[in-house]
Parts: sequence; structure tokens; C-alpha cells
Amino acid sequence: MSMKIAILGLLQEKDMHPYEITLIMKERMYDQMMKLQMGSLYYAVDKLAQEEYIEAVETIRSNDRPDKTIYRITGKGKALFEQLILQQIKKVELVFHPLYMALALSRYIDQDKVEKVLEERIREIEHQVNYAYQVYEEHISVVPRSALHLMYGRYEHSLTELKWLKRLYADVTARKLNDFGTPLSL
Amino acid sequence: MSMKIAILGLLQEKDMHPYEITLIMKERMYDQMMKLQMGSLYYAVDKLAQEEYIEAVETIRSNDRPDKTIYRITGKGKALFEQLILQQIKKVELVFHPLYMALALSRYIDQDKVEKVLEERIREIEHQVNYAYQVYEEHISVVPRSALHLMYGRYEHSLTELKWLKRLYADVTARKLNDFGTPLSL
DNA sequence: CTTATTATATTCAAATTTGAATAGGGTGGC
DNA sequence: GCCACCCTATTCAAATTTGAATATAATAAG
Repeated sequence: MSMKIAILGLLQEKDMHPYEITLIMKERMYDQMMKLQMGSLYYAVDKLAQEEYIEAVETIRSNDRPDKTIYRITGKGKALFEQLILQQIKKVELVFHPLYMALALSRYIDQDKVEKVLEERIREIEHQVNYAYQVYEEHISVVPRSALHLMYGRYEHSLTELKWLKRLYADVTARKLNDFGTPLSL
Repeated sequence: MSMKIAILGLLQEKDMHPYEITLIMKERMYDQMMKLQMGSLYYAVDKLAQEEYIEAVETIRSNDRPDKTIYRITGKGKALFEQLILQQIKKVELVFHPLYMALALSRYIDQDKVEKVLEERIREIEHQVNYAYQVYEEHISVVPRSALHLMYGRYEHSLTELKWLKRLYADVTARKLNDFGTPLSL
């Protein structure tokens, strides 16, 4: 879904070939917010082309590079784009990473080991938090506000996660994960 | 991955058939933290059985119900479980929902429409935030702390999202998503 | 009393994602 | 000057996920 939205969005700026789309997505750090896999991108492009949301404009042949097929968005494609965006905003999805599941079930295994990897993980997230904030600051005068929101959101979410992990870590070291009846210390 | 972790975790409590696993997952609200699809569950069970991380204990036949195959975790399976948990804690994945991508690209479409669906969405998330807090409070004396952390984490994450959406909404109403050069008002 | 929904348990085809293979040219380091 | 890795651009098989179909009984709703 995000893949289709990204493709249709970028093709509204200019006609492109799939590989070029990936380059721009990386440039704008879309790859930080969604899974960008070449296979899926080409699949989505084919799908969109089949149903005429986009169409091939020309194919550039070259003897030392693979052919490039340049696509353009159609009127039908623009309509789909709007529909997908609105639909995506409406739809309430529960997004929770696998990490949360893993930690919920970690009480079945050796707590010393959990403690150790959790420490490493916390250190990593601390870096992520700092990095995300830095990215935000550095882009203030460089990108439109829509992109700024994205960057600041990234920062806030990692901060939330960090706080959560630290609280959990305190309970792991105290071997309290299996305790009952007391509220968390917040 | 989460699917496998959940299966191996639950089979450590007792031998079960796949359908029973889904019931327990719902009871414990694991289905709020991961995607629980029957097809994927059965696929994962088959996969684990093929590689001998779990094994069939018995098959209960009945003439008015489909056969049930009850599985048990093996020693190899317990080792895998520990490994998967630790691996999952270590692995840093960027998890960002499609909503963020959609909103980042929403500047290409009619802002009146975006404004409208965004309002609805904000109202929904407000409910989610309240609900999540309530779930946390009501479970304080009912579940182990590992589960409490999960519930409080859910609350904090939705709160973070709500704040983010409200900030974005302010920019949408002010038609500022395409502006450059000024930091967000935080 | 009849119709609709929910619970039981699993299977399957179709859609999608993943991860690697391809293959030649450029670039940086030692 | 050579080796290793990165860039360009796409394709493909294999793994996985999705969503619906199956079939019957029990419960609920009207």
C-alpha cells in the first residue's frame, strides 16, 4: 500500500523509471519510514501499469545497461492516489513491533541473557534518538514542513520507545517481570 | 517471526492444537500486538513441525468436527525460542506505519479532504488513548508486570501519535504543509 | 419458529514479499 | 595496477501472507 502511494506520489512530480524512484525515495528518506525492497517496487509498478494507473512513456535501450522503462501517471492514477491517501488516513491499524511481543514472552527464558541484550538495545535506541533529532534540525530549512513532521515524528516515537525500554529494563534487573498487583513506577 | 515466538512460547505452557493457540492469543490480547491470521498460524505450525521444533502428539478425530492435531514443543524448539527472543530484542527495525507515509504525501491532494478525514482520525485516536489507559489501569492487579508494560506501552505510543497528528492537523488547516524554513511549533 | 451469527478447525489458491542473481562499468584504496 | 566493492536496472524462484472457502453445530435474535 505505502509502496503504491509512494510511486503514484513521485510520478506526479515527473515521469521516471522504477530505479530512479528508489533513488528519490532514499534521498527523501522514505526508506526510513517504509520497507523499500526492489522486488516489491517492481511488482507494484507492474501492477499499477497493468491496471492503467500508470503507463510506459518510453524505453531507453543501451548496450551496456539494462533497458529503462519510463512511466507516467494517468488520470485514473491520480484519482487512485487521492483515494489511497484518504483511505490510509482513515484506516486505524494497530502497529506494534515484534519487539513488544518478544519482550512479553521473554519471561520464559533466562533473565540474565535478556538483561544483557536489552542493555545493548537501549544503547542503540539512544543513538537513534539523537540521530533522529539531529536529522530534524538539519532539515529545518531544507525540506517542506510535511517532511519535517515526518522527521520530528520519528524522533518522538523513538523517544517514547526508549523510555519504555528503560522502564522495562528496571523490572528485568529487579527480576520483577512476573510480579503481580503493583502499578508500574512511571 | 512473532508468530513463531508466540507458538513456541504458548506450547511451553501446555500441548495444544493450532486452533486452541489462537484462542489463548486472543484471550491474552496478543492479537492486539501482532497480526493474527489463521493461514499464517497454520503455515508457521507446519514449518516448525517440519523442522522438528515441535511435534504432533496425537490426532483427535471426531465425525462432526475437523481433526485436531495436538502439538508439543521439543528440546530443539525451546532452544530456538530462546534464540528468537534474544535475536528479536537485538534487531533494530524501523517500524513506521503507512499513515506517516500517506500524510507525508498528502500535500499533493485536496487539503480540504485531508483536513476532514484527519479530524475523524484524531477523534478515533483520542478514544484509543483513553481506552488504552483504562485497559492498563484495570489490569494492574490482574496480570504480571510483563503484560502491564505492554499495556502501558500501548497507551504511551498512542499518546505520542495523537500529539503528532494534532500538530500536523494545525499545519493542514493553516495550509502550511508546503512551507519551508521555519521549525515546527512544538 | 426461523434466520442469522458465532464457534470449531483446517485448507487452499492467489497475491505479495523476500532475497539473491545478473552483468558490465566506475571508483577508491593500497 | 589490481582487488574489492558500489552503481545501474531489472528479473526471478522461493517463502510467506492474505482472504476466503469448507462444513456443521450451537446459540442468539427477531
